[in-house]
Amino acid sequence: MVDKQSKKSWLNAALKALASGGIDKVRVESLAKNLGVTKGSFYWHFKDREQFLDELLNFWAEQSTQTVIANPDYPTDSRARVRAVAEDIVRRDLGGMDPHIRSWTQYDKRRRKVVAMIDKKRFEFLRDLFAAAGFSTSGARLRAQSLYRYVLGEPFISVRESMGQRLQRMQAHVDLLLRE
Amino acid sequence: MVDKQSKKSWLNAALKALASGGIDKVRVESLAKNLGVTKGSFYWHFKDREQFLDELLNFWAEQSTQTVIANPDYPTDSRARVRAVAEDIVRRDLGGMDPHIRSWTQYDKRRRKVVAMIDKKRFEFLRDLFAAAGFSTSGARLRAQSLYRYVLGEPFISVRESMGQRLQRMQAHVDLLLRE
DNA sequence: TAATTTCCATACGCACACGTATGGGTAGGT
DNA sequence: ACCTACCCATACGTGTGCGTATGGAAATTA
Repeated sequence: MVDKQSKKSWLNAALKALASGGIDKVRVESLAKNLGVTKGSFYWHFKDREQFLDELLNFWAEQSTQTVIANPDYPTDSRARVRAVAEDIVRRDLGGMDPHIRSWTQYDKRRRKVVAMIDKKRFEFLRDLFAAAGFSTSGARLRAQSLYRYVLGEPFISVRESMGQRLQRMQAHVDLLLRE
Repeated sequence: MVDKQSKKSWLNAALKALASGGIDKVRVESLAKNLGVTKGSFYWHFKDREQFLDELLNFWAEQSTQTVIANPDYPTDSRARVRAVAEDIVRRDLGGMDPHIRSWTQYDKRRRKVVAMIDKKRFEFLRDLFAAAGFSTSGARLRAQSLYRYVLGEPFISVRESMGQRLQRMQAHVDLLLRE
Protein backbone atom coordinates (compact mmCIF):
# COMPACT_ATOMS: atom_id res chain seq x y z
CA MET A 1 0.00 0.00 0.00
CA VAL A 2 2.04 2.93 -1.23
CA ASP A 3 -0.46 5.72 -0.71
CA LYS A 4 -4.10 5.47 -1.54
CA GLN A 5 -4.53 8.81 -3.21
CA SER A 6 -8.16 8.28 -4.08
CA LYS A 7 -9.07 7.61 -0.47
CA LYS A 8 -7.60 10.94 0.52
CA SER A 9 -9.63 12.73 -2.08
CA TRP A 10 -12.77 11.34 -0.49
CA LEU A 11 -11.58 12.42 2.93
CA ASN A 12 -10.67 15.90 1.78
CA ALA A 13 -14.01 16.29 0.09
CA ALA A 14 -15.65 15.20 3.31
CA LEU A 15 -13.73 17.74 5.38
CA LYS A 16 -14.77 20.44 2.97
CA ALA A 17 -18.40 19.39 3.11
CA LEU A 18 -18.25 19.14 6.88
CA ALA A 19 -16.97 22.68 7.17
CA SER A 20 -19.59 24.00 4.80
CA GLY A 21 -22.69 22.56 6.33
CA GLY A 22 -22.01 20.12 9.12
CA ILE A 23 -21.97 16.36 9.25
CA ASP A 24 -25.20 15.93 7.38
CA LYS A 25 -23.64 17.51 4.36
CA VAL A 26 -21.29 14.57 4.37
CA ARG A 27 -23.40 12.23 2.27
CA VAL A 28 -22.00 9.45 0.17
CA GLU A 29 -23.79 10.37 -3.02
CA SER A 30 -23.17 14.05 -2.47
CA LEU A 31 -19.44 13.59 -2.09
CA ALA A 32 -19.42 11.33 -5.12
CA LYS A 33 -21.06 14.02 -7.18
CA ASN A 34 -18.46 16.57 -6.08
CA LEU A 35 -15.70 14.19 -7.03
CA GLY A 36 -17.27 13.36 -10.37
CA VAL A 37 -17.74 9.69 -9.56
CA THR A 38 -20.48 7.49 -8.18
CA LYS A 39 -21.17 5.55 -5.02
CA GLY A 40 -19.53 2.53 -6.54
CA SER A 41 -16.16 4.12 -5.92
CA PHE A 42 -17.00 4.91 -2.32
CA TYR A 43 -18.02 1.41 -1.41
CA TRP A 44 -14.95 0.11 -3.10
CA HIS A 45 -12.66 2.14 -0.83
CA PHE A 46 -14.71 2.07 2.35
CA LYS A 47 -16.80 -0.53 4.10
CA ASP A 48 -19.64 1.81 4.93
CA ARG A 49 -20.33 5.39 5.92
CA GLU A 50 -19.69 4.70 9.57
CA GLN A 51 -16.19 3.43 9.04
CA PHE A 52 -15.55 6.24 6.62
CA LEU A 53 -16.42 8.78 9.30
CA ASP A 54 -14.01 7.06 11.64
CA GLU A 55 -11.26 7.45 9.11
CA LEU A 56 -12.30 11.05 8.62
CA LEU A 57 -11.89 11.77 12.30
CA ASN A 58 -8.46 10.15 12.38
CA PHE A 59 -7.55 12.09 9.27
CA TRP A 60 -8.40 15.33 11.02
CA ALA A 61 -6.69 14.26 14.23
CA GLU A 62 -3.41 13.57 12.49
CA GLN A 63 -3.16 16.72 10.46
CA SER A 64 -4.47 18.60 13.48
CA THR A 65 -1.54 17.71 15.69
CA GLN A 66 1.00 17.96 12.93
CA THR A 67 0.06 21.54 12.07
CA VAL A 68 -0.22 22.78 15.60
CA ILE A 69 2.53 21.05 17.47
CA ALA A 70 5.13 20.14 14.92
CA ASN A 71 5.17 23.81 14.09
CA PRO A 72 7.57 26.01 12.18
CA ASP A 73 10.25 28.22 13.65
CA TYR A 74 8.96 30.23 16.56
CA PRO A 75 11.04 32.74 18.53
CA THR A 76 13.40 31.36 21.13
CA ASP A 77 12.41 33.88 23.76
CA SER A 78 9.79 32.06 25.78
CA ARG A 79 7.35 34.94 26.20
CA ALA A 80 7.65 35.94 22.57
CA ARG A 81 6.99 32.32 21.70
CA VAL A 82 3.67 32.42 23.48
CA ARG A 83 2.66 35.50 21.57
CA ALA A 84 3.83 34.04 18.30
CA VAL A 85 1.91 30.81 18.80
CA ALA A 86 -1.20 32.70 19.80
CA GLU A 87 -0.95 34.89 16.75
CA ASP A 88 -0.35 31.88 14.55
CA ILE A 89 -3.44 30.17 15.89
CA VAL A 90 -5.59 33.10 14.88
CA ARG A 91 -3.81 33.97 11.65
CA ARG A 92 -3.61 30.47 10.20
CA ASP A 93 -7.03 29.69 11.58
CA LEU A 94 -5.86 26.61 13.40
CA GLY A 95 -8.83 25.19 15.17
CA GLY A 96 -11.07 26.52 12.47
CA MET A 97 -12.20 23.01 11.81
CA ASP A 98 -12.83 22.41 15.48
CA PRO A 99 -16.42 23.59 15.86
CA HIS A 100 -17.46 21.37 12.99
CA ILE A 101 -15.62 18.38 14.39
CA ARG A 102 -16.96 18.95 17.87
CA SER A 103 -20.50 19.57 16.78
CA TRP A 104 -20.36 16.30 15.00
CA THR A 105 -18.61 14.13 17.56
CA GLN A 106 -20.32 15.67 20.58
CA TYR A 107 -22.88 12.95 20.99
CA ASP A 108 -20.69 9.96 20.25
CA LYS A 109 -18.75 8.60 23.18
CA ARG A 110 -16.17 6.75 21.15
CA ARG A 111 -15.45 9.72 18.93
CA ARG A 112 -15.39 12.11 21.83
CA LYS A 113 -12.44 10.15 23.13
CA VAL A 114 -10.47 10.88 19.98
CA VAL A 115 -11.16 14.57 20.32
CA ALA A 116 -10.27 14.42 23.99
CA MET A 117 -6.85 13.06 23.11
CA ILE A 118 -6.28 15.92 20.70
CA ASP A 119 -7.34 18.33 23.42
CA LYS A 120 -4.86 16.74 25.76
CA LYS A 121 -1.98 17.04 23.31
CA ARG A 122 -2.74 20.64 22.51
CA PHE A 123 -3.20 21.56 26.13
CA GLU A 124 0.10 20.03 27.13
CA PHE A 125 1.77 21.91 24.32
CA LEU A 126 0.39 25.21 25.55
CA ARG A 127 1.08 24.36 29.16
CA ASP A 128 4.73 23.67 28.42
CA LEU A 129 4.85 26.97 26.60
CA PHE A 130 3.73 28.88 29.64
CA ALA A 131 5.91 26.78 31.91
CA ALA A 132 8.88 27.70 29.77
CA ALA A 133 7.88 31.32 30.18
CA GLY A 134 8.55 30.99 33.87
CA PHE A 135 5.16 30.25 35.37
CA SER A 136 4.59 27.69 38.07
CA THR A 137 3.04 24.35 37.29
CA SER A 138 -0.42 25.44 38.37
CA GLY A 139 0.04 28.89 36.85
CA ALA A 140 1.02 27.41 33.52
CA ARG A 141 -1.91 25.01 33.59
CA LEU A 142 -4.33 27.77 34.39
CA ARG A 143 -3.08 29.98 31.61
CA ALA A 144 -3.01 27.18 29.11
CA GLN A 145 -6.60 26.35 29.99
CA SER A 146 -7.62 29.94 29.60
CA LEU A 147 -5.91 30.31 26.27
CA TYR A 148 -7.22 27.05 24.92
CA ARG A 149 -10.73 27.87 25.96
CA TYR A 150 -10.38 31.23 24.31
CA VAL A 151 -9.38 29.52 21.10
CA LEU A 152 -12.21 27.00 21.30
CA GLY A 153 -14.74 29.63 22.19
CA GLU A 154 -13.82 32.07 19.49
CA PRO A 155 -15.46 30.33 16.52
CA PHE A 156 -18.69 30.16 18.46
CA ILE A 157 -18.95 33.88 18.84
CA SER A 158 -21.65 34.53 16.33
CA VAL A 159 -20.52 38.05 15.63
CA ARG A 160 -17.91 37.77 12.94
CA GLU A 161 -14.84 39.92 13.42
CA SER A 162 -12.10 40.97 11.05
CA MET A 163 -8.71 39.32 11.20
CA GLY A 164 -7.24 42.52 12.61
CA GLN A 165 -9.77 42.63 15.41
CA ARG A 166 -9.29 38.99 16.20
CA LEU A 167 -5.51 39.37 16.33
CA GLN A 168 -5.82 42.42 18.53
CA ARG A 169 -8.17 40.66 20.93
CA MET A 170 -5.98 37.62 21.10
CA GLN A 171 -2.90 39.71 21.86
CA ALA A 172 -4.79 41.58 24.56
CA HIS A 173 -5.89 38.28 26.02
CA VAL A 174 -2.35 36.93 25.98
CA ASP A 175 -1.11 40.12 27.57
CA LEU A 176 -3.49 39.47 30.42
CA LEU A 177 -2.26 35.93 30.76
CA LEU A 178 1.42 36.89 30.64
CA ARG A 179 1.18 39.21 33.60
CA GLU A 180 2.94 37.92 36.65
CA MET B 1 -55.22 31.81 23.80
CA VAL B 2 -54.71 31.43 27.52
CA ASP B 3 -51.65 29.24 27.54
CA LYS B 4 -51.12 26.35 25.22
CA GLN B 5 -49.75 23.89 27.71
CA SER B 6 -49.54 21.08 25.23
CA LYS B 7 -47.32 23.09 22.91
CA LYS B 8 -44.87 23.66 25.72
CA SER B 9 -44.72 19.97 26.46
CA TRP B 10 -43.62 19.39 22.89
CA LEU B 11 -41.00 22.10 23.19
CA ASN B 12 -39.68 20.81 26.49
CA ALA B 13 -39.47 17.32 25.13
CA ALA B 14 -37.57 18.69 22.18
CA LEU B 15 -35.07 20.53 24.39
CA LYS B 16 -34.51 17.36 26.32
CA ALA B 17 -33.97 15.35 23.17
CA LEU B 18 -31.70 18.02 21.77
CA ALA B 19 -29.50 17.94 24.84
CA SER B 20 -29.33 14.19 24.83
CA GLY B 21 -28.34 13.57 21.26
CA GLY B 22 -28.34 16.64 19.10
CA ILE B 23 -30.83 17.98 16.65
CA ASP B 24 -31.34 14.70 14.88
CA LYS B 25 -32.73 13.23 18.03
CA VAL B 26 -35.50 15.79 17.66
CA ARG B 27 -37.80 13.73 15.45
CA VAL B 28 -41.51 14.17 15.29
CA GLU B 29 -42.43 10.56 15.83
CA SER B 30 -39.75 10.15 18.46
CA LEU B 31 -41.01 13.08 20.51
CA ALA B 32 -44.55 11.82 20.10
CA LYS B 33 -43.54 8.47 21.51
CA ASN B 34 -41.91 10.13 24.52
CA LEU B 35 -45.06 12.14 25.14
CA GLY B 36 -47.28 9.12 24.71
CA VAL B 37 -49.13 10.53 21.72
CA THR B 38 -48.82 10.33 17.96
CA LYS B 39 -47.85 12.60 15.09
CA GLY B 40 -51.43 13.70 14.73
CA SER B 41 -51.01 15.83 17.81
CA PHE B 42 -47.83 17.39 16.51
CA TYR B 43 -49.29 18.46 13.21
CA TRP B 44 -52.26 19.86 15.00
CA HIS B 45 -50.13 22.25 17.04
CA PHE B 46 -47.42 22.97 14.51
CA LYS B 47 -47.35 23.57 10.80
CA ASP B 48 -44.31 21.42 10.15
CA ARG B 49 -41.00 20.46 11.70
CA GLU B 50 -39.27 23.53 10.37
CA GLN B 51 -41.61 25.95 12.06
CA PHE B 52 -41.50 23.85 15.18
CA LEU B 53 -37.73 24.22 15.33
CA ASP B 54 -38.13 27.97 14.96
CA GLU B 55 -40.40 28.02 17.95
CA LEU B 56 -37.95 25.82 19.78
CA LEU B 57 -35.15 28.30 19.22
CA ASN B 58 -37.29 31.20 20.42
CA PHE B 59 -38.31 29.12 23.40
CA TRP B 60 -34.67 28.66 24.34
CA ALA B 61 -33.84 32.28 23.62
CA GLU B 62 -36.51 33.57 25.97
CA GLN B 63 -35.79 31.38 28.92
CA SER B 64 -32.09 31.88 28.22
CA THR B 65 -32.17 35.62 28.76
CA GLN B 66 -34.62 35.42 31.60
CA THR B 67 -32.43 33.10 33.63
CA VAL B 68 -29.15 34.85 33.00
CA ILE B 69 -29.99 38.53 33.02
CA ALA B 70 -33.14 38.88 35.07
CA ASN B 71 -31.18 37.18 37.78
CA PRO B 72 -31.67 36.86 41.53
CA ASP B 73 -30.03 38.94 44.18
CA TYR B 74 -26.35 39.38 43.61
CA PRO B 75 -24.01 41.30 45.91
CA THR B 76 -23.99 45.07 45.62
CA ASP B 77 -20.23 45.33 45.66
CA SER B 78 -19.30 45.45 42.00
CA ARG B 79 -16.29 43.18 42.14
CA ALA B 80 -18.09 40.67 44.31
CA ARG B 81 -20.92 40.78 41.81
CA VAL B 82 -18.63 39.67 39.05
CA ARG B 83 -17.45 36.75 41.09
CA ALA B 84 -20.98 35.82 42.09
CA VAL B 85 -22.24 35.89 38.53
CA ALA B 86 -19.29 33.83 37.34
CA GLU B 87 -19.90 31.29 40.06
CA ASP B 88 -23.58 31.19 39.25
CA ILE B 89 -22.88 30.52 35.61
CA VAL B 90 -20.86 27.46 36.48
CA ARG B 91 -22.95 26.24 39.40
CA ARG B 92 -26.36 26.54 37.77
CA ASP B 93 -24.90 25.36 34.49
CA LEU B 94 -26.19 28.35 32.57
CA GLY B 95 -25.09 27.96 29.03
CA GLY B 96 -25.24 24.23 29.42
CA MET B 97 -27.70 24.13 26.58
CA ASP B 98 -25.50 26.34 24.45
CA PRO B 99 -23.32 23.78 22.73
CA HIS B 100 -26.39 21.89 21.60
CA ILE B 101 -28.08 25.01 20.35
CA ARG B 102 -24.97 26.24 18.59
CA SER B 103 -24.14 22.90 17.06
CA TRP B 104 -27.58 22.89 15.63
CA THR B 105 -27.91 26.49 14.43
CA GLN B 106 -24.35 26.82 13.25
CA TYR B 107 -25.09 26.24 9.62
CA ASP B 108 -28.32 28.18 9.36
CA LYS B 109 -27.93 31.86 8.67
CA ARG B 110 -31.36 32.88 9.91
CA ARG B 111 -31.04 30.93 13.12
CA ARG B 112 -27.50 32.12 13.70
CA LYS B 113 -28.93 35.61 13.90
CA VAL B 114 -31.14 34.62 16.81
CA VAL B 115 -28.18 33.19 18.67
CA ALA B 116 -26.17 36.27 17.84
CA MET B 117 -28.76 38.44 19.52
CA ILE B 118 -28.57 36.32 22.63
CA ASP B 119 -24.80 36.61 22.54
CA LYS B 120 -25.15 40.36 22.31
CA LYS B 121 -27.45 40.60 25.28
CA ARG B 122 -25.28 38.40 27.43
CA PHE B 123 -22.12 40.19 26.41
CA GLU B 124 -23.56 43.59 27.23
CA PHE B 125 -24.65 42.27 30.58
CA LEU B 126 -21.13 41.10 31.39
CA ARG B 127 -19.57 44.24 29.98
CA ASP B 128 -21.69 46.43 32.21
CA LEU B 129 -20.68 44.26 35.10
CA PHE B 130 -17.00 44.91 34.51
CA ALA B 131 -17.66 48.55 33.74
CA ALA B 132 -19.38 48.87 37.09
CA ALA B 133 -16.31 47.33 38.66
CA GLY B 134 -14.33 50.33 37.53
CA PHE B 135 -12.77 49.23 34.26
CA SER B 136 -12.56 51.45 31.23
CA THR B 137 -14.88 50.93 28.28
CA SER B 138 -12.33 48.95 26.32
CA GLY B 139 -11.11 47.18 29.43
CA ALA B 140 -14.62 46.09 30.33
CA ARG B 141 -15.30 44.90 26.82
CA LEU B 142 -12.10 42.92 26.71
CA ARG B 143 -12.81 41.25 30.01
CA ALA B 144 -16.40 40.51 29.13
CA GLN B 145 -15.23 38.92 25.89
CA SER B 146 -12.70 36.82 27.73
CA LEU B 147 -15.20 35.67 30.31
CA TYR B 148 -17.90 34.91 27.78
CA ARG B 149 -15.52 32.94 25.63
CA TYR B 150 -14.44 31.04 28.67
CA VAL B 151 -18.04 30.14 29.36
CA LEU B 152 -18.72 29.14 25.79
CA GLY B 153 -15.50 27.18 25.51
CA GLU B 154 -15.94 25.24 28.71
CA PRO B 155 -18.56 22.74 27.56
CA PHE B 156 -16.37 21.85 24.62
CA ILE B 157 -13.49 20.75 26.76
CA SER B 158 -13.84 17.06 26.33
CA VAL B 159 -12.22 16.25 29.63
CA ARG B 160 -15.01 16.32 32.15
CA GLU B 161 -14.22 18.04 35.39
CA SER B 162 -15.92 17.99 38.76
CA MET B 163 -18.04 20.90 39.86
CA GLY B 164 -15.41 21.83 42.41
CA GLN B 165 -12.68 21.94 39.80
CA ARG B 166 -14.80 23.95 37.46
CA LEU B 167 -15.66 26.48 40.12
CA GLN B 168 -12.05 26.76 41.15
CA ARG B 169 -10.91 27.32 37.58
CA MET B 170 -13.57 29.88 36.95
CA GLN B 171 -12.64 31.81 40.06
CA ALA B 172 -8.99 31.73 39.07
CA HIS B 173 -9.91 33.01 35.67
CA VAL B 174 -12.00 35.81 37.11
CA ASP B 175 -9.18 36.69 39.45
CA LEU B 176 -6.97 37.17 36.43
CA LEU B 177 -9.57 39.36 34.78
CA LEU B 178 -10.16 41.45 37.86
CA ARG B 179 -6.54 42.50 38.16
CA GLU B 180 -6.00 46.13 37.39
C1' DT C 1 -2.79 -13.25 -25.36
C1' DA C 2 -5.17 -14.86 -21.49
C1' DA C 3 -6.22 -14.18 -16.80
C1' DT C 4 -6.65 -11.55 -12.81
C1' DT C 5 -6.80 -7.46 -10.19
C1' DT C 6 -8.25 -2.84 -9.67
C1' DC C 7 -11.57 0.61 -9.90
C1' DC C 8 -15.92 2.51 -10.97
C1' DA C 9 -21.06 2.71 -13.16
C1' DT C 10 -25.82 1.24 -12.95
C1' DA C 11 -29.79 -0.49 -10.91
C1' DC C 12 -32.28 -2.13 -7.18
C1' DG C 13 -34.10 -3.00 -2.48
C1' DC C 14 -34.89 -1.06 1.83
C1' DA C 15 -35.57 1.82 6.04
C1' DC C 16 -36.56 6.02 8.09
C1' DA C 17 -38.95 10.14 8.71
C1' DC C 18 -41.82 13.88 6.93
C1' DG C 19 -46.30 15.45 5.70
C1' DT C 20 -51.31 14.62 4.54
C1' DA C 21 -55.83 12.72 4.51
C1' DT C 22 -59.26 11.15 7.12
C1' DG C 23 -61.87 9.73 10.85
C1' DG C 24 -63.09 9.53 15.70
C1' DG C 25 -63.74 10.91 20.38
C1' DT C 26 -64.68 14.45 24.01
C1' DA C 27 -66.10 18.80 26.07
C1' DG C 28 -68.82 22.95 26.04
C1' DG C 29 -72.33 25.71 24.20
C1' DT C 30 -77.48 26.19 22.61
C1' DA D 1 -80.17 16.11 22.07
C1' DC D 2 -77.44 18.43 18.53
C1' DC D 3 -73.68 20.99 16.85
C1' DT D 4 -69.13 22.59 16.77
C1' DA D 5 -64.57 23.36 17.99
C1' DC D 6 -60.72 21.04 19.81
C1' DC D 7 -57.39 17.33 20.07
C1' DC D 8 -55.49 13.17 18.66
C1' DA D 9 -55.14 8.20 16.14
C1' DT D 10 -54.50 5.63 11.91
C1' DA D 11 -53.10 4.87 7.37
C1' DC D 12 -50.94 6.20 3.34
C1' DG D 13 -47.87 8.52 -0.09
C1' DT D 14 -43.30 10.25 -0.90
C1' DG D 15 -38.43 11.59 -0.76
C1' DT D 16 -33.87 10.76 0.66
C1' DG D 17 -29.95 8.28 1.45
C1' DC D 18 -27.67 3.83 2.70
C1' DG D 19 -25.97 -0.53 1.22
C1' DT D 20 -25.68 -4.37 -2.28
C1' DA D 21 -25.54 -6.86 -6.53
C1' DT D 22 -23.81 -6.99 -10.80
C1' DG D 23 -21.43 -5.69 -14.86
C1' DG D 24 -17.67 -3.61 -17.33
C1' DA D 25 -13.41 -1.25 -18.59
C1' DA D 26 -8.60 -0.54 -17.96
C1' DA D 27 -4.37 -2.02 -16.12
C1' DT D 28 -1.32 -5.41 -14.46
C1' DT D 29 0.62 -9.93 -14.38
C1' DA D 30 1.35 -14.63 -16.01
